[in-house]
Amino acid sequence: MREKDTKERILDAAERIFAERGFAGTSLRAVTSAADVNLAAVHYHFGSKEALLQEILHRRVAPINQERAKRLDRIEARAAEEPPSVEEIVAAFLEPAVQLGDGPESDGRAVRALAARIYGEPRELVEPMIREEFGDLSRRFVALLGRARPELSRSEIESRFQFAVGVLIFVIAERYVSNLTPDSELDLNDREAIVRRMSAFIVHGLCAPPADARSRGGS
Amino acid sequence: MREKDTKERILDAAERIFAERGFAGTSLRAVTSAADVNLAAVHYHFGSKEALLQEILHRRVAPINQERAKRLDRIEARAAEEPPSVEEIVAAFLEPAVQLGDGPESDGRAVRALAARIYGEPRELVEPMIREEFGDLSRRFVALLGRARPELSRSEIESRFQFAVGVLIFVIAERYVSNLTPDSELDLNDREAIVRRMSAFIVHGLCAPPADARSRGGS
DNA sequence: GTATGATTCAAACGTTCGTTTGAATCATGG
DNA sequence: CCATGATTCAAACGAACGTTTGAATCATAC
Repeated sequence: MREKDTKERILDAAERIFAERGFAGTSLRAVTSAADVNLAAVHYHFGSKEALLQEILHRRVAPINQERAKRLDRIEARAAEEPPSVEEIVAAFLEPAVQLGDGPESDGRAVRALAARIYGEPRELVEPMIREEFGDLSRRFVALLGRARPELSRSEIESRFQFAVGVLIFVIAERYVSNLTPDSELDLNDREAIVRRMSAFIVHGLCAPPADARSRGGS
Repeated sequence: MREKDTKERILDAAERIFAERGFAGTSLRAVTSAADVNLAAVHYHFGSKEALLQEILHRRVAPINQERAKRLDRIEARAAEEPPSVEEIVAAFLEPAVQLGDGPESDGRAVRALAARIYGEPRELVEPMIREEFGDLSRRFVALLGRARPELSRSEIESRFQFAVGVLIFVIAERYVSNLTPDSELDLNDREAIVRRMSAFIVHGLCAPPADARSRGGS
Protein backbone atom coordinates (compact mmCIF):
# COMPACT_ATOMS: atom_id res chain seq x y z
CA MET A 1 0.00 0.00 0.00
CA ARG A 2 1.36 3.35 -0.97
CA GLU A 3 2.15 6.07 1.43
CA LYS A 4 -0.88 7.99 0.46
CA ASP A 5 -3.78 5.88 -0.63
CA THR A 6 -5.07 5.69 -4.14
CA LYS A 7 -8.28 7.45 -3.46
CA GLU A 8 -6.57 10.39 -1.86
CA ARG A 9 -4.06 10.65 -4.67
CA ILE A 10 -6.83 10.76 -7.22
CA LEU A 11 -8.68 13.43 -5.29
CA ASP A 12 -5.59 15.60 -4.99
CA ALA A 13 -4.59 15.27 -8.62
CA ALA A 14 -8.12 15.80 -9.90
CA GLU A 15 -8.56 18.87 -7.76
CA ARG A 16 -5.55 20.50 -9.32
CA ILE A 17 -6.40 19.59 -12.89
CA PHE A 18 -10.12 20.40 -12.66
CA ALA A 19 -9.08 23.78 -11.34
CA GLU A 20 -6.85 24.46 -14.31
CA ARG A 21 -8.81 22.96 -17.13
CA GLY A 22 -12.39 22.75 -15.93
CA PHE A 23 -14.52 19.66 -15.87
CA ALA A 24 -14.86 19.03 -19.60
CA GLY A 25 -11.25 19.91 -20.28
CA THR A 26 -9.95 17.40 -17.75
CA SER A 27 -9.47 13.83 -18.86
CA LEU A 28 -9.40 10.98 -16.41
CA ARG A 29 -6.19 9.81 -18.01
CA ALA A 30 -4.57 13.12 -17.10
CA VAL A 31 -5.76 12.71 -13.54
CA THR A 32 -4.69 9.09 -13.17
CA SER A 33 -1.37 9.80 -14.77
CA ALA A 34 -0.73 12.67 -12.37
CA ALA A 35 -1.82 10.47 -9.46
CA ASP A 36 0.20 7.51 -10.73
CA VAL A 37 -2.77 5.15 -10.50
CA ASN A 38 -4.62 3.04 -12.99
CA LEU A 39 -7.42 4.51 -15.04
CA ALA A 40 -10.01 2.01 -13.76
CA ALA A 41 -9.36 3.12 -10.20
CA VAL A 42 -11.46 6.19 -10.78
CA HIS A 43 -14.50 4.10 -11.54
CA TYR A 44 -13.73 1.64 -8.82
CA HIS A 45 -13.45 4.31 -6.10
CA PHE A 46 -15.77 7.04 -7.37
CA GLY A 47 -18.09 5.53 -9.96
CA SER A 48 -17.85 8.34 -12.49
CA LYS A 49 -16.03 11.48 -13.40
CA GLU A 50 -18.95 13.53 -12.23
CA ALA A 51 -19.08 11.82 -8.87
CA LEU A 52 -15.36 12.52 -8.51
CA LEU A 53 -15.99 16.22 -8.97
CA GLN A 54 -18.80 16.11 -6.48
CA GLU A 55 -16.68 14.41 -3.90
CA ILE A 56 -13.82 16.86 -4.36
CA LEU A 57 -16.14 19.76 -3.87
CA HIS A 58 -17.71 18.29 -0.87
CA ARG A 59 -14.47 17.43 0.87
CA ARG A 60 -13.25 20.99 0.50
CA VAL A 61 -16.40 23.00 0.82
CA ALA A 62 -18.03 21.15 3.68
CA PRO A 63 -15.40 22.22 6.28
CA ILE A 64 -15.63 25.87 5.33
CA ASN A 65 -19.38 25.79 5.40
CA GLN A 66 -19.32 24.14 8.79
CA GLU A 67 -17.11 26.94 10.01
CA ARG A 68 -19.42 29.49 8.44
CA ALA A 69 -22.41 27.83 10.03
CA LYS A 70 -20.72 27.98 13.44
CA ARG A 71 -20.00 31.64 13.02
CA LEU A 72 -23.57 32.22 11.89
CA ASP A 73 -24.85 30.37 14.92
CA ARG A 74 -22.98 32.76 17.18
CA ILE A 75 -24.14 35.84 15.33
CA GLU A 76 -27.72 34.62 15.26
CA ALA A 77 -27.66 33.87 18.96
CA ARG A 78 -26.60 37.41 19.73
CA ALA A 79 -28.98 38.93 17.20
CA ALA A 80 -31.85 38.39 19.62
CA GLU A 81 -30.44 41.18 21.81
CA GLU A 82 -29.08 43.56 19.23
CA PRO A 83 -28.88 43.63 15.42
CA PRO A 84 -25.74 42.09 13.94
CA SER A 85 -23.20 44.32 12.26
CA VAL A 86 -22.41 44.08 8.59
CA GLU A 87 -18.74 43.68 9.51
CA GLU A 88 -19.22 40.53 11.51
CA ILE A 89 -21.49 39.00 8.89
CA VAL A 90 -18.94 39.71 6.18
CA ALA A 91 -16.17 38.23 8.32
CA ALA A 92 -18.22 35.07 8.85
CA PHE A 93 -18.71 34.82 5.13
CA LEU A 94 -15.20 35.62 3.98
CA GLU A 95 -12.77 34.30 6.51
CA PRO A 96 -13.48 30.59 6.20
CA ALA A 97 -13.33 30.87 2.41
CA VAL A 98 -10.05 32.70 2.13
CA GLN A 99 -8.42 30.06 4.25
CA LEU A 100 -9.84 27.31 2.08
CA GLY A 101 -7.39 24.56 1.43
CA ASP A 102 -4.52 26.05 3.36
CA GLY A 103 -2.68 23.47 5.35
CA PRO A 104 0.82 22.31 6.21
CA GLU A 105 1.21 20.56 2.88
CA SER A 106 -0.48 22.87 0.48
CA ASP A 107 -1.05 26.52 -0.08
CA GLY A 108 -4.63 25.92 -1.14
CA ARG A 109 -4.41 27.79 -4.38
CA ALA A 110 -5.73 25.02 -6.59
CA VAL A 111 -8.53 24.30 -4.18
CA ARG A 112 -9.67 27.86 -4.17
CA ALA A 113 -9.40 28.12 -7.93
CA LEU A 114 -11.59 25.07 -8.28
CA ALA A 115 -14.16 26.34 -5.81
CA ALA A 116 -14.30 29.50 -7.86
CA ARG A 117 -14.49 27.97 -11.28
CA ILE A 118 -17.42 25.80 -10.39
CA TYR A 119 -19.50 28.86 -11.08
CA GLY A 120 -18.54 28.74 -14.73
CA GLU A 121 -19.35 25.12 -15.37
CA PRO A 122 -22.55 24.09 -17.14
CA ARG A 123 -25.52 24.84 -14.97
CA GLU A 124 -27.09 21.42 -15.05
CA LEU A 125 -23.81 19.97 -13.80
CA VAL A 126 -23.16 22.29 -10.91
CA GLU A 127 -26.35 23.90 -9.78
CA PRO A 128 -27.45 20.87 -7.79
CA MET A 129 -24.03 20.86 -6.12
CA ILE A 130 -24.10 24.56 -5.39
CA ARG A 131 -27.64 24.38 -4.09
CA GLU A 132 -26.73 21.52 -1.83
CA GLU A 133 -23.54 23.05 -0.46
CA PHE A 134 -24.57 26.70 -0.26
CA GLY A 135 -28.34 27.00 -0.46
CA ASP A 136 -29.04 26.98 3.25
CA LEU A 137 -26.07 29.12 4.15
CA SER A 138 -26.91 31.78 1.64
CA ARG A 139 -30.42 31.99 2.99
CA ARG A 140 -29.01 32.53 6.44
CA PHE A 141 -26.55 35.20 5.28
CA VAL A 142 -29.31 37.02 3.46
CA ALA A 143 -31.53 36.89 6.53
CA LEU A 144 -28.78 38.26 8.79
CA LEU A 145 -27.95 41.02 6.35
CA GLY A 146 -31.62 41.87 6.44
CA ARG A 147 -31.38 42.24 10.21
CA ALA A 148 -28.32 44.43 9.84
CA ARG A 149 -29.89 46.58 7.11
CA PRO A 150 -33.65 46.52 7.72
CA GLU A 151 -34.29 49.44 5.38
CA LEU A 152 -33.33 47.31 2.36
CA SER A 153 -35.73 45.01 0.56
CA ARG A 154 -35.07 41.30 0.58
CA SER A 155 -34.46 41.55 -3.13
CA GLU A 156 -31.86 44.25 -2.75
CA ILE A 157 -30.16 42.28 0.02
CA GLU A 158 -30.01 39.25 -2.24
CA SER A 159 -28.47 41.33 -5.00
CA ARG A 160 -25.86 42.71 -2.68
CA PHE A 161 -25.08 39.32 -1.29
CA GLN A 162 -24.56 38.17 -4.84
CA PHE A 163 -22.17 41.02 -5.54
CA ALA A 164 -20.19 40.04 -2.48
CA VAL A 165 -20.06 36.46 -3.74
CA GLY A 166 -18.75 37.73 -7.08
CA VAL A 167 -15.95 39.63 -5.40
CA LEU A 168 -15.01 36.69 -3.25
CA ILE A 169 -15.03 34.24 -6.13
CA PHE A 170 -12.81 36.48 -8.20
CA VAL A 171 -10.39 36.96 -5.41
CA ILE A 172 -10.08 33.30 -4.52
CA ALA A 173 -9.80 32.38 -8.17
CA GLU A 174 -6.94 34.87 -8.59
CA ARG A 175 -8.20 35.78 -11.99
CA TYR A 176 -7.00 39.31 -12.47
CA VAL A 177 -7.24 41.70 -15.32
CA SER A 178 -5.04 44.57 -14.30
CA ASN A 179 -2.02 42.52 -13.38
CA LEU A 180 -1.77 41.23 -16.90
CA THR A 181 -0.12 44.50 -17.86
CA PRO A 182 3.59 44.91 -17.14
CA ASP A 183 3.23 48.02 -15.03
CA SER A 184 0.90 46.42 -12.48
CA GLU A 185 1.76 46.98 -8.86
CA LEU A 186 -0.61 44.37 -7.54
CA ASP A 187 1.18 41.80 -5.44
CA LEU A 188 -0.86 38.61 -5.47
CA ASN A 189 1.26 37.13 -2.74
CA ASP A 190 0.17 39.74 -0.26
CA ARG A 191 -2.98 37.85 0.55
CA GLU A 192 -3.54 39.55 3.85
CA ALA A 193 -3.71 42.95 2.17
CA ILE A 194 -5.99 41.66 -0.54
CA VAL A 195 -8.36 40.09 1.95
CA ARG A 196 -8.40 43.22 4.07
CA ARG A 197 -9.17 45.37 1.04
CA MET A 198 -11.83 43.00 -0.17
CA SER A 199 -13.49 43.02 3.19
CA ALA A 200 -13.53 46.81 3.28
CA PHE A 201 -14.89 46.99 -0.26
CA ILE A 202 -17.68 44.53 0.46
CA VAL A 203 -18.61 46.06 3.82
CA HIS A 204 -18.82 49.51 2.29
CA GLY A 205 -20.76 48.23 -0.68
CA LEU A 206 -23.23 46.51 1.62
CA CYS A 207 -23.57 49.65 3.72
CA ALA A 208 -24.53 51.82 0.76
CA PRO A 209 -27.87 53.56 1.06
CA PRO A 210 -30.76 51.85 -0.73
CA ALA A 211 -30.38 52.00 -4.47
CA ASP A 212 -34.05 51.20 -4.94
CA ALA A 213 -36.55 53.98 -4.45
CA ARG A 214 -39.03 51.32 -3.33
CA SER A 215 -36.52 49.22 -1.47
CA ARG A 216 -39.06 48.07 1.08
CA GLY A 217 -41.61 47.29 -1.60
CA GLY A 218 -40.73 43.64 -1.89
CA SER A 219 -41.24 42.55 1.71
CA MET B 1 -27.06 31.78 -50.47
CA ARG B 2 -28.87 31.63 -47.21
CA GLU B 3 -30.54 34.54 -45.57
CA LYS B 4 -27.85 34.82 -43.03
CA ASP B 5 -24.48 33.77 -44.22
CA THR B 6 -22.68 30.69 -43.05
CA LYS B 7 -20.03 32.52 -41.14
CA GLU B 8 -22.53 34.56 -39.19
CA ARG B 9 -24.60 31.51 -38.38
CA ILE B 10 -21.59 29.72 -37.02
CA LEU B 11 -20.61 32.70 -34.90
CA ASP B 12 -24.09 33.00 -33.42
CA ALA B 13 -24.46 29.32 -32.66
CA ALA B 14 -20.99 29.02 -31.22
CA GLU B 15 -21.49 32.01 -29.02
CA ARG B 16 -24.50 30.44 -27.43
CA ILE B 17 -22.99 27.02 -26.94
CA PHE B 18 -19.59 28.23 -25.72
CA ALA B 19 -21.45 30.28 -23.15
CA GLU B 20 -23.32 27.25 -21.87
CA ARG B 21 -20.72 24.59 -22.03
CA GLY B 22 -17.38 26.39 -22.11
CA PHE B 23 -14.69 25.94 -24.69
CA ALA B 24 -13.70 22.34 -23.98
CA GLY B 25 -17.26 21.23 -23.44
CA THR B 26 -18.37 22.55 -26.82
CA SER B 27 -17.97 20.35 -29.86
CA LEU B 28 -17.81 21.77 -33.33
CA ARG B 29 -20.45 19.26 -34.36
CA ALA B 30 -22.82 20.77 -31.83
CA VAL B 31 -22.10 24.20 -33.23
CA THR B 32 -22.45 23.24 -36.88
CA SER B 33 -25.59 21.29 -36.19
CA ALA B 34 -27.12 24.27 -34.41
CA ALA B 35 -26.03 26.54 -37.26
CA ASP B 36 -27.20 24.04 -39.91
CA VAL B 37 -23.88 24.14 -41.74
CA ASN B 38 -21.29 21.55 -42.62
CA LEU B 39 -18.57 20.67 -40.14
CA ALA B 40 -15.76 21.63 -42.51
CA ALA B 41 -17.14 25.16 -42.74
CA VAL B 42 -15.64 25.98 -39.39
CA HIS B 43 -12.15 25.27 -40.63
CA TYR B 44 -12.77 26.90 -43.93
CA HIS B 45 -14.00 30.17 -42.40
CA PHE B 46 -12.13 30.29 -39.10
CA GLY B 47 -9.21 27.88 -39.27
CA SER B 48 -9.65 26.33 -35.86
CA LYS B 49 -11.93 26.04 -32.88
CA GLU B 50 -9.71 28.36 -30.94
CA ALA B 51 -9.70 31.00 -33.64
CA LEU B 52 -13.50 30.78 -33.66
CA LEU B 53 -13.58 31.62 -29.98
CA GLN B 54 -11.20 34.48 -30.50
CA GLU B 55 -13.29 35.93 -33.26
CA ILE B 56 -16.47 35.65 -31.24
CA LEU B 57 -14.89 37.46 -28.37
CA HIS B 58 -13.51 40.14 -30.51
CA ARG B 59 -16.72 40.83 -32.37
CA ARG B 60 -18.58 41.32 -29.12
CA VAL B 61 -16.02 42.89 -26.89
CA ALA B 62 -14.48 45.33 -29.32
CA PRO B 63 -17.63 47.51 -29.59
CA ILE B 64 -18.04 47.76 -25.84
CA ASN B 65 -14.43 48.61 -25.38
CA GLN B 66 -14.65 51.25 -28.05
CA GLU B 67 -17.56 52.75 -26.17
CA ARG B 68 -15.62 52.55 -22.94
CA ALA B 69 -12.63 54.17 -24.55
CA LYS B 70 -14.80 57.01 -25.82
CA ARG B 71 -16.21 57.58 -22.38
CA LEU B 72 -12.72 57.45 -20.92
CA ASP B 73 -11.54 60.00 -23.45
CA ARG B 74 -14.22 62.40 -22.28
CA ILE B 75 -13.46 61.87 -18.61
CA GLU B 76 -9.72 62.19 -19.17
CA ALA B 77 -10.18 65.41 -21.13
CA ARG B 78 -12.09 66.95 -18.25
CA ALA B 79 -9.71 65.57 -15.64
CA ALA B 80 -7.20 68.29 -16.52
CA GLU B 81 -9.48 70.83 -14.85
CA GLU B 82 -10.90 68.87 -11.97
CA PRO B 83 -10.55 65.31 -10.67
CA PRO B 84 -13.02 62.80 -12.09
CA SER B 85 -15.70 61.35 -9.84
CA VAL B 86 -15.87 57.69 -8.96
CA GLU B 87 -19.44 57.66 -10.19
CA GLU B 88 -18.62 58.67 -13.71
CA ILE B 89 -15.70 56.27 -13.92
CA VAL B 90 -17.92 53.43 -12.75
CA ALA B 91 -20.59 54.39 -15.25
CA ALA B 92 -18.02 54.37 -18.06
CA PHE B 93 -16.94 50.93 -16.97
CA LEU B 94 -20.32 49.36 -16.38
CA GLU B 95 -22.76 50.81 -18.83
CA PRO B 96 -21.24 49.55 -22.07
CA ALA B 97 -20.90 46.07 -20.56
CA VAL B 98 -24.41 45.69 -19.26
CA GLN B 99 -25.75 46.54 -22.69
CA LEU B 100 -23.47 44.00 -24.31
CA GLY B 101 -25.16 42.04 -27.01
CA ASP B 102 -28.54 43.69 -26.69
CA GLY B 103 -30.09 44.41 -30.05
CA PRO B 104 -33.36 44.13 -31.92
CA GLU B 105 -32.85 40.42 -32.51
CA SER B 106 -31.34 39.25 -29.31
CA ASP B 107 -31.46 39.94 -25.63
CA GLY B 108 -27.72 39.49 -25.29
CA ARG B 109 -27.84 36.99 -22.49
CA ALA B 110 -25.64 34.37 -24.13
CA VAL B 111 -23.16 36.99 -25.18
CA ARG B 112 -22.82 38.28 -21.71
CA ALA B 113 -22.56 34.82 -20.24
CA LEU B 114 -19.75 34.05 -22.64
CA ALA B 115 -17.91 37.24 -21.89
CA ALA B 116 -18.13 36.32 -18.25
CA ARG B 117 -17.11 32.70 -18.49
CA ILE B 118 -13.96 33.50 -20.37
CA TYR B 119 -12.49 34.21 -16.98
CA GLY B 120 -12.84 30.59 -16.02
CA GLU B 121 -11.21 29.07 -19.06
CA PRO B 122 -7.65 27.77 -18.95
CA ARG B 123 -5.26 30.64 -18.54
CA GLU B 124 -3.03 29.89 -21.46
CA LEU B 125 -6.06 29.93 -23.71
CA VAL B 126 -7.61 33.16 -22.61
CA GLU B 127 -5.01 35.37 -21.02
CA PRO B 128 -3.63 36.55 -24.32
CA MET B 129 -7.19 37.38 -25.42
CA ILE B 130 -7.98 39.18 -22.20
CA ARG B 131 -4.73 41.09 -22.28
CA GLU B 132 -5.34 42.14 -25.83
CA GLU B 133 -8.94 43.21 -25.34
CA PHE B 134 -8.74 44.70 -21.85
CA GLY B 135 -5.15 45.42 -20.93
CA ASP B 136 -5.01 49.00 -22.07
CA LEU B 137 -8.48 49.85 -20.83
CA SER B 138 -7.85 48.49 -17.40
CA ARG B 139 -4.71 50.55 -17.10
CA ARG B 140 -6.72 53.64 -17.97
CA PHE B 141 -9.47 52.84 -15.48
CA VAL B 142 -6.94 52.27 -12.76
CA ALA B 143 -5.22 55.56 -13.56
CA LEU B 144 -8.49 57.50 -13.46
CA LEU B 145 -9.51 55.87 -10.21
CA GLY B 146 -6.16 57.00 -8.88
CA ARG B 147 -7.05 60.57 -9.83
CA ALA B 148 -10.41 60.23 -8.15
CA ARG B 149 -8.94 58.68 -5.01
CA PRO B 150 -5.38 60.04 -4.67
CA GLU B 151 -5.02 58.85 -1.12
CA LEU B 152 -5.05 55.21 -2.21
CA SER B 153 -1.97 53.36 -3.38
CA ARG B 154 -1.82 52.13 -6.94
CA SER B 155 -1.91 48.62 -5.56
CA GLU B 156 -5.05 49.23 -3.58
CA ILE B 157 -6.69 50.84 -6.59
CA GLU B 158 -5.87 47.81 -8.68
CA SER B 159 -7.38 45.52 -6.06
CA ARG B 160 -10.54 47.55 -5.96
CA PHE B 161 -10.78 47.66 -9.68
CA GLN B 162 -10.51 43.90 -9.63
CA PHE B 163 -13.31 43.61 -7.13
CA ALA B 164 -15.48 45.75 -9.37
CA VAL B 165 -14.64 43.47 -12.30
CA GLY B 166 -15.67 40.47 -10.18
CA VAL B 167 -19.03 42.01 -9.41
CA LEU B 168 -19.65 42.92 -13.02
CA ILE B 169 -18.67 39.52 -14.32
CA PHE B 170 -20.95 37.78 -11.89
CA VAL B 171 -23.84 40.01 -12.75
CA ILE B 172 -23.50 39.68 -16.49
CA ALA B 173 -23.02 35.93 -16.15
CA GLU B 174 -26.23 35.69 -14.14
CA ARG B 175 -24.70 33.07 -11.95
CA TYR B 176 -26.56 33.44 -8.70
CA VAL B 177 -26.38 31.53 -5.48
CA SER B 178 -29.26 32.89 -3.50
CA ASN B 179 -31.90 32.49 -6.14
CA LEU B 180 -31.31 28.77 -6.22
CA THR B 181 -33.46 28.48 -3.12
CA PRO B 182 -37.25 28.49 -3.54
CA ASP B 183 -37.86 31.48 -1.30
CA SER B 184 -35.67 33.86 -3.27
CA GLU B 185 -37.16 37.21 -4.11
CA LEU B 186 -34.52 38.17 -6.60
CA ASP B 187 -36.02 38.96 -9.99
CA LEU B 188 -33.37 38.41 -12.63
CA ASN B 189 -35.52 40.06 -15.24
CA ASP B 190 -35.39 43.39 -13.48
CA ARG B 191 -32.08 44.25 -15.01
CA GLU B 192 -32.41 47.94 -14.43
CA ALA B 193 -32.71 47.43 -10.70
CA ILE B 194 -29.80 45.00 -10.64
CA VAL B 195 -27.57 47.36 -12.56
CA ARG B 196 -28.52 50.27 -10.36
CA ARG B 197 -27.77 48.27 -7.25
CA MET B 198 -24.52 46.99 -8.65
CA SER B 199 -23.42 50.48 -9.51
CA ALA B 200 -24.21 51.70 -5.99
CA PHE B 201 -22.39 48.76 -4.44
CA ILE B 202 -19.29 49.30 -6.53
CA VAL B 203 -19.22 53.07 -6.10
CA HIS B 204 -19.52 52.70 -2.35
CA GLY B 205 -16.93 49.99 -2.24
CA LEU B 206 -14.53 52.12 -4.24
CA CYS B 207 -15.19 55.10 -1.97
CA ALA B 208 -14.26 53.19 1.18
CA PRO B 209 -11.45 54.72 3.22
CA PRO B 210 -8.02 53.17 2.67
CA ALA B 211 -7.85 49.64 3.99
CA ASP B 212 -4.08 49.73 3.92
CA ALA B 213 -2.34 51.59 6.73
CA ARG B 214 0.44 52.34 4.25
CA SER B 215 -1.83 52.90 1.31
CA ARG B 216 0.46 55.49 -0.23
CA GLY B 217 3.50 53.32 0.30
CA GLY B 218 3.43 51.82 -3.19
CA SER B 219 3.60 55.02 -5.20
C1' DG C 1 -2.01 -22.56 3.63
C1' DT C 2 -6.76 -21.35 1.81
C1' DA C 3 -10.80 -18.59 0.94
C1' DT C 4 -12.70 -14.36 0.17
C1' DG C 5 -13.42 -9.74 -0.76
C1' DA C 6 -10.89 -5.55 -2.02
C1' DT C 7 -8.10 -3.40 -5.17
C1' DT C 8 -5.42 -2.77 -9.24
C1' DC C 9 -4.37 -3.93 -13.89
C1' DA C 10 -4.36 -3.98 -19.14
C1' DA C 11 -7.20 -4.23 -22.77
C1' DA C 12 -11.12 -3.25 -25.05
C1' DC C 13 -15.59 -1.05 -26.24
C1' DG C 14 -18.26 2.33 -28.53
C1' DT C 15 -18.30 6.95 -29.06
C1' DT C 16 -16.71 11.46 -29.94
C1' DC C 17 -13.41 14.77 -31.16
C1' DG C 18 -10.72 18.49 -34.18
C1' DT C 19 -8.70 18.43 -38.35
C1' DT C 20 -7.88 17.13 -43.13
C1' DT C 21 -8.93 15.71 -47.83
C1' DG C 22 -10.53 15.69 -52.42
C1' DA C 23 -14.67 16.12 -54.92
C1' DA C 24 -18.85 18.63 -55.92
C1' DT C 25 -21.25 22.77 -56.24
C1' DC C 26 -21.79 27.67 -56.40
C1' DA C 27 -20.90 32.46 -57.84
C1' DT C 28 -18.94 35.62 -60.79
C1' DG C 29 -16.55 37.78 -64.56
C1' DG C 30 -15.09 37.64 -69.26
C1' DC D 1 -20.76 29.13 -72.09
C1' DC D 2 -16.22 28.56 -69.85
C1' DA D 3 -12.71 29.35 -66.40
C1' DT D 4 -11.63 30.26 -61.96
C1' DG D 5 -11.80 30.94 -57.24
C1' DA D 6 -14.90 30.51 -53.29
C1' DT D 7 -17.61 27.65 -50.68
C1' DT D 8 -19.78 23.49 -49.17
C1' DC D 9 -19.91 18.59 -48.80
C1' DA D 10 -19.19 13.68 -47.15
C1' DA D 11 -15.85 10.81 -45.72
C1' DA D 12 -11.93 9.76 -43.44
C1' DC D 13 -7.86 10.21 -40.32
C1' DG D 14 -5.66 9.64 -35.99
C1' DA D 15 -6.40 10.59 -31.51
C1' DA D 16 -8.78 10.87 -27.33
C1' DC D 17 -12.56 9.98 -24.30
C1' DG D 18 -15.44 7.74 -20.16
C1' DT D 19 -16.79 3.41 -19.15
C1' DT D 20 -16.59 -1.62 -18.85
C1' DT D 21 -14.57 -6.18 -18.43
C1' DG D 22 -12.31 -10.11 -16.69
C1' DA D 23 -7.99 -11.44 -14.91
C1' DA D 24 -4.32 -10.76 -11.65
C1' DT D 25 -2.74 -9.31 -7.36
C1' DC D 26 -3.20 -7.84 -2.67
C1' DA D 27 -4.82 -7.97 2.19
C1' DT D 28 -6.88 -10.21 5.80
C1' DA D 29 -9.07 -13.61 8.61
C1' DC D 30 -9.48 -18.33 9.80
